[in-house]
Amino acid sequence: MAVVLSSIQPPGAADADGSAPAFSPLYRQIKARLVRELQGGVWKPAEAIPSEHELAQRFKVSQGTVRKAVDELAAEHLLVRRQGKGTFVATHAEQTVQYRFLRLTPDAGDSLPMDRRLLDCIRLRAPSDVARALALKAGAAVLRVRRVLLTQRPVVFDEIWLPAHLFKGLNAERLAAYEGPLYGLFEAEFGVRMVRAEEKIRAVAADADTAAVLALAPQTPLLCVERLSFTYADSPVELRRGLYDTRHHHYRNVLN
Amino acid sequence: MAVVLSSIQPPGAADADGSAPAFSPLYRQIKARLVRELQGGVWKPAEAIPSEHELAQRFKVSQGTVRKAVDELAAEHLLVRRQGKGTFVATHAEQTVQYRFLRLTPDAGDSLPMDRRLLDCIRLRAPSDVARALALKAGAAVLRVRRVLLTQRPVVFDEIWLPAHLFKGLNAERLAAYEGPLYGLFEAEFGVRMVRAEEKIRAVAADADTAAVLALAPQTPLLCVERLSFTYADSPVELRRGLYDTRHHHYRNVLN
DNA sequence: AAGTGGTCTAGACCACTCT
DNA sequence: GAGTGGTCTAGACCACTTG
Repeated sequence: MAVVLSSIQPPGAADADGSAPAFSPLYRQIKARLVRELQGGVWKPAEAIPSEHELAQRFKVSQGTVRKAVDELAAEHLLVRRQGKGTFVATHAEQTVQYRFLRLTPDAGDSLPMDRRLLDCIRLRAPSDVARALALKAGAAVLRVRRVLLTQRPVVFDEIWLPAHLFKGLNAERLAAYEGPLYGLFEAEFGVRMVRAEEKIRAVAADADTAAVLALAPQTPLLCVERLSFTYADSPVELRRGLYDTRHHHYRNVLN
Repeated sequence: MAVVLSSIQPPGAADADGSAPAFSPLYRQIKARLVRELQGGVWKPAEAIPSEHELAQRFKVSQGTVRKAVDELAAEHLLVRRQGKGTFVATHAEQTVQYRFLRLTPDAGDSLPMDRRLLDCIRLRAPSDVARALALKAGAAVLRVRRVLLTQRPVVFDEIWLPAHLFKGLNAERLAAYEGPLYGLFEAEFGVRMVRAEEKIRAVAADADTAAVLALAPQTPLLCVERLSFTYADSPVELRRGLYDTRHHHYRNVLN
């Protein structure tokens, strides 16, 4: 299809209004273009994208320039390179790393294959804080999923808020039927791929309901992890509040 | 000084024992070499390292190969590039980003210029858990620093463990005298640069002592953040246990 | 104007996977 | 052997900083 980048900015081009020129190198324009195609679903999760050689021809640039664009996308985990095989669209459904976003680890022993227990999935009007976080109109329809993650004893109580219009038809039945991580279901069934997330972490005391669900004494200190997940265009698509029992687990983080 | 990489591995070289060949590209060998020089203190924090052009000549490789090595070191925050000026050894003492490793943020308002109050700094034999974390012999001499960080009210109670042999002469007086982040002092006065850290986070209830220090009710849920910091060769050089009051602050994290 | 990092090219060759 | 990503080169030119 021999596409030419129609909007290439000549290196020295000034802005219309004379403000910061915002020089954007070629490889970034190509990167943006690739992101747009990913966003548009041109290549589905786990599929291979065209080879660097072919992309270079399409975009009429050298392979090195394509390479640099793909390098950045791989660093951001939007793409995965596999030498000798190709470059693939990243996916949460992959068996290798389950729960890429869950940073909970047992204090002793190996990392956890946790079981899930679905509590409920209902449709609601968004509370104001949820609407704000998800950039929805006040009172917009949302789905609220509640569930427990457990090893032998319950460890995590999750409350998940999703914009209803993006997840039409999601219900308790389909949730219960699906094996594997939730984010795998989201990308396979609804074409919503989680790309990035921000978490806010606090310590709270367990209220009566939470204590019952997690089978522990009221007032037990819990980790409260509020996660806002984003898809391609930095648009928020999931708000999740998790309460973690950290008596035998901890949240692990790496600082660079 | 026209150094040649004496230990260059020819691309196809097999291991002596025939095990995994562990092919290491040129740019990684150069990267390792640069790390060694950083570790050895050839270039001090905030100093410029030689230009890419010069490094390329020294190592007898092309500039692009040096570039790739430096790229990775910049991504790991060991070096900082500044276009038109040069490449510099990263430092914690820089005014721009105070507290690079502190992820605590106020729930509302801008990020925090926090005051410090030193509680004490004493020399002890390492408790077994501390010795283990810092890879010291049981009972080795360590320094324990305790302090409080506060905005208006106290927010963080830190307990910091350091191997005494690396921080000879550190005492309450010098700690009190130093302005700026602790890690700045460590690199300026003791040549110990924190490069990377791992944190384990839990929720705990405030004990009586902690409650007194942080001026809150006993049993208040607190974030317990245990940080192990590493210097260049992945050797642990600081263990820090922080108790965070998260009633008006939160620990923020980004997942990619 | 000189020096630095940043981009881009064209081409060679290597390492890995699959057929 | 063919196709893919990965490394390396030599050189040109651009963007930014400083004298």
